[in-house]
Amino acid sequence: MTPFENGGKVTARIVETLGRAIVAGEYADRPLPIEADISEQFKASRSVTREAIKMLTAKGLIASRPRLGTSVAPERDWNFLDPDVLRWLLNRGLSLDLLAEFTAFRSAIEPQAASLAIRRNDPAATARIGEAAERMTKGGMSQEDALQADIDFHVAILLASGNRFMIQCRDLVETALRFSIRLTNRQKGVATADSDAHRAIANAIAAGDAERAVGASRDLLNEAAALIEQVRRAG
Amino acid sequence: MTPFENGGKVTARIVETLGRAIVAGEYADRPLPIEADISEQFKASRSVTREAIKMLTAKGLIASRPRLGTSVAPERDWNFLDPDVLRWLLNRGLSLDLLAEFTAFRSAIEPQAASLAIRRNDPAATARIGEAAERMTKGGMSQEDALQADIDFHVAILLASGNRFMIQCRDLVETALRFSIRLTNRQKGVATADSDAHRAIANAIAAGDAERAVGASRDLLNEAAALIEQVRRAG
DNA sequence: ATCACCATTTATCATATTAATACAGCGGCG
DNA sequence: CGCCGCTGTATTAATATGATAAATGGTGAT
Repeated sequence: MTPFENGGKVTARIVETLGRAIVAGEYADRPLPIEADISEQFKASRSVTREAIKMLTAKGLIASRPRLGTSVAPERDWNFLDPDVLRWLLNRGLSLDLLAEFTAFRSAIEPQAASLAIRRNDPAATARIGEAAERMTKGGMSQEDALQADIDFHVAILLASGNRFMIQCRDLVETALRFSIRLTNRQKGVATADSDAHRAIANAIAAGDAERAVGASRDLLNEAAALIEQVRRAG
Repeated sequence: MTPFENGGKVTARIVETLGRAIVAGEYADRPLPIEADISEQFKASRSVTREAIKMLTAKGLIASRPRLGTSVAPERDWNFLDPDVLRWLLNRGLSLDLLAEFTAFRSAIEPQAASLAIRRNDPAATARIGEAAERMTKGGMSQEDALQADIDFHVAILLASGNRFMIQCRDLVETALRFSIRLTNRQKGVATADSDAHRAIANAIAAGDAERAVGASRDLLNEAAALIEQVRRAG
């Protein structure tokens, strides 16, 4: 449990429902209902509705003006890198396109993070990368545990970079990986090759070999991109 | 002007003021005032105060619980990649550390974006990159115009990538560059070297030479990082 | 030590008033 | 006649106010 739970129950529900609907394009060509109607729809008071709307506004999804009502903002204003927004985005249909784009984004981030991690040379952080890789290699784990180890591995690299912007991508990577596993976990034989690739990255970082770490990281992500492409073609 | 202006006047003011203060660490070790006191401080009703608080919550800066009041969330929960949050972060003191970190982040993104732009090969987008580079080279511009051309150049690369996550970094890059210029615009002689470097990137992209584009982009950012480091040492 | 109660603070509700502004209608003027 | 600017009005978000509910840490009785 996190020490703090955010947003009341009702407000959170409205944010979640409206956020999903907006991202799914349900209001792409028409304004949202007026505050009074939203309130009625959710059986909530206008205050709560407004607070939910303000949260969505803060995430760049919508904008309101008196007399015009509330409507979705142009997609370029959305906070794609907000964890909630990303989650809604990935859940709209099975958006392979978006997952592919995010993988390309990770292809930029992770190798650089690995490189920075080596320059920083924090033994504890490096150890955590190796530990997660170890955990992936070990057999006899539940699928859930394996996924968690995978996530921990990638997050550990971001953390080791010491760069707050990269660390910020933690939630995004977690969300994307958790989503991505549904596509790739059926591909047999992939698992072992994958854990080898992870270990190669961990070894390179432990050895302080930046060039090799960057290469290995890039390879892993190219592999992931190829897998997504394969699934996409399969339909 | 943007077609939609967000957030009412009073709410926006509270968000801005509180956001700045929170990010500046003013409430790092103590809880925020309770809603009633904040309302009084800003001469606003509790409704707007709560709406402002909800917006800050949506940006990950704070969390509220009955009986405990509202307090700042651990820094790892902040949405560093939210344009507002980044702006507040850069404005707290002259945070050279953070600017350096963001430059490292850009070092990951921009070369990859350039590479993707080449793969996508959108002539119009490529042309816009070249046009901005051209604009930087041309002499006799106000400092403001030169800065705008610089921003346009980097944004054009992100846009040309076609990757929505990279495009999302548009506002971040703009904010950081606008901030960064204050540090570097005194360094004479830098301007022309800089515009040459920009043109080199534009040429490489126009020529479809990914390797050269990546290298040139990386060089430019290393140069920027070195400048920041230099300023940092100068104090 | 346990449990019932209390105080505090956010969460929610309900209603009223104010401010911003698109739009239609009117009147003037070429 | 047709265009332009003004003005009034209706709509909707923005703000205000005050009341009640729910959550929960703390306190004191047993």
